[in-house]
Amino acid sequence: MLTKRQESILKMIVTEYIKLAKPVGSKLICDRLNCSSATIRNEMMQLEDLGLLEKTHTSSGRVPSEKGYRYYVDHLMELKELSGEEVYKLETVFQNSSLELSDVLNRSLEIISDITSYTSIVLDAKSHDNKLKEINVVPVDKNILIAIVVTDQGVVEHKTMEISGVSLEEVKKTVKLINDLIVGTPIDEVSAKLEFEIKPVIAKYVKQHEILYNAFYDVFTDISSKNVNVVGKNNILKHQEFSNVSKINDIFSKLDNKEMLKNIEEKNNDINIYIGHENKMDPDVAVIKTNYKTSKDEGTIAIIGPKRMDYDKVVNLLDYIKKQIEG
Amino acid sequence: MLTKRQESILKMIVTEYIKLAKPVGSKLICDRLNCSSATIRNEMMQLEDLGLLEKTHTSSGRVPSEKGYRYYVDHLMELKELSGEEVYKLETVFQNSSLELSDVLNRSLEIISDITSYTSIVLDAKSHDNKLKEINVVPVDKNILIAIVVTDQGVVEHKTMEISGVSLEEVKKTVKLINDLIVGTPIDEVSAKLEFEIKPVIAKYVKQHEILYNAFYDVFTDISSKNVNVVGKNNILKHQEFSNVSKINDIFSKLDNKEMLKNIEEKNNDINIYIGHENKMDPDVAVIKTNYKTSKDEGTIAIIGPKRMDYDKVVNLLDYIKKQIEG
DNA sequence: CCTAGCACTCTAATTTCTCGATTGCTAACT
DNA sequence: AGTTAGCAATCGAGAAATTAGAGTGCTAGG
Repeated sequence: MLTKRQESILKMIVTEYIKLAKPVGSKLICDRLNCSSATIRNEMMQLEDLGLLEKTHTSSGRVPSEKGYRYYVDHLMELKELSGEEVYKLETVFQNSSLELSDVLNRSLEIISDITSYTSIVLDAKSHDNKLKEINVVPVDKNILIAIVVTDQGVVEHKTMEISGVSLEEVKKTVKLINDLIVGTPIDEVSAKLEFEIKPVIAKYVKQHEILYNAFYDVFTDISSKNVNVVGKNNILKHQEFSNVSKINDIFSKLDNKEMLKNIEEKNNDINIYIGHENKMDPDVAVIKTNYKTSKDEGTIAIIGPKRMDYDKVVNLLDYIKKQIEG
Repeated sequence: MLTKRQESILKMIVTEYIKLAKPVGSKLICDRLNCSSATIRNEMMQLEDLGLLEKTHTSSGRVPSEKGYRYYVDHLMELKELSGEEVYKLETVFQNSSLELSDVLNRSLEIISDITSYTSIVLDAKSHDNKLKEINVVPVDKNILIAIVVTDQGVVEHKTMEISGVSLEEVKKTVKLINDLIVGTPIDEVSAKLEFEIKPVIAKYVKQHEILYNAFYDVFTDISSKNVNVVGKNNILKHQEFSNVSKINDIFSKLDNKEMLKNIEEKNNDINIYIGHENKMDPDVAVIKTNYKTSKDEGTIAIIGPKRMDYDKVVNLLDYIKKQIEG
């Protein structure tokens, strides 16, 4: 258990290091607390023994360890109000009623990336509530058809298919069949229904039913898949901890790996912080994530920055956004 | 006018510098030509006077100047066959008949970026031949409609619109009207037709015709706009000339500026090379571009790398791709 | 428990030194 | 006239030495 004084020393070191990116010495702290640098040094030694601080070399100032940051975010960080300017910038997005939720998220995280110089990820998982509204097939060339699927949340996906030997009549019949049987079905149940209810019936009517069936199957799969977007990737370049090109390459490659990013959801609804080795991204970064959920949609937003990240601000910003979109 | 020997010296310096990225000295060259280093030095001095070579400092080897590269690509470069492996990799893409052209382009440029470690841009301008095939409106919620537009080339775009006080009847009527009047119209003429033929008519039938009109107008604009894609951006990081973070940031920002990239088309159908200050990207890069044109589609592909770029190989690769897609 | 004082440590920046590559020039050679 | 050997001069890159300063740990005394 830390004493009050140890806590305030740790807090100062963390905030100061976040601000200036230079190891913090005892002198800077004894100026602010009312005691001598020797006293601070003794305390710092204890904090180092506890694994909360580190030195870069024998006679440098102290730097927070991963554990130190952890202690800071768990116990010492205090949530401040956002500045008027920040709120103002974000409000313009939330008050623009003509935007879809995914646009609102992307824009607001662009703003956050801008304000903070960190990188954001929006994982926009289409809601389970998405229900099939209508399917349509448009013939565009001799043997080429386009299957279009619309859901009641306004999601539209399409896929081109090539068929031959199937008359337009038959196709129309199939479309009508699907529309009659599965409109209103939640998207993630459509595949099963397609397989067990539609497929057997199509088989009777249409010769090349496999092609039609597969095309629609693909479209439904696309719709129920997640959508991931990385915002402000170049901000990585702004931080001195990432001045090494191979490190940058590493992180960029990971940010480009959409499949990996699709697994960032959280179990809980809090704002979760993963510092250094606690995340799978990179030992030198910190990731702050939270889920959001509205009646229509749900997903995850995450901010990625150096471990020496302005945790307070990012948590505040994410909290603000979460509250806004969850209403 | 350069002598034969001067040309072969220049050629050696360029190819050697492209290969090793180190200033080329007279010794390396006199080993290959049958003369002494002093002779080479005299020649190099003349090439320097002509502005074709440069020194990094008084007693370093020579490096090609921009003008030197230019002379090389204009007069000295010879086009070699692609290696079997390269052709094989690319063939798998071109022979996959189920891919749309834009996918073929993106995949083949991914392969090229992979082979060369350079970055590619695909500017996929939708063809003027794109004709309106069908429009459709799907109501998804009380006052929310989705407008869907399909062209005869299989392009599908959609837009959500919010209307109130317009009955579904009226909407259907409008859709039928548009379908009847402008199906078959080339996409880039649709907007005009919409304005002068449809709008006046809609105005009579439908109260809130502006909203409907605008939604469709937006969709048509989206369809006729160009699509730009950057492939292998991280390859920038692999070249020693871009080891400076602020330079990287600079180039990345430009590669992210889609609007700027949309203006990369060429006037002619050749493969065009822009070295250093000849391009608008960055004085340290070279850009190699060419247009492609098929019956259905046209656009531009470009490769971006350091000035010290393997011009031969890139030109060969672009040429190969161009020939493949133009059939 | 706190603090002043001091020797010690280590970095970062600056300077000096050396090595080797390469040049330009000159004078001699073919 | 073109080519070459020889040589002093130039410069960068890297190693080693130097210095200044910031910060530490420890000790002894308040």
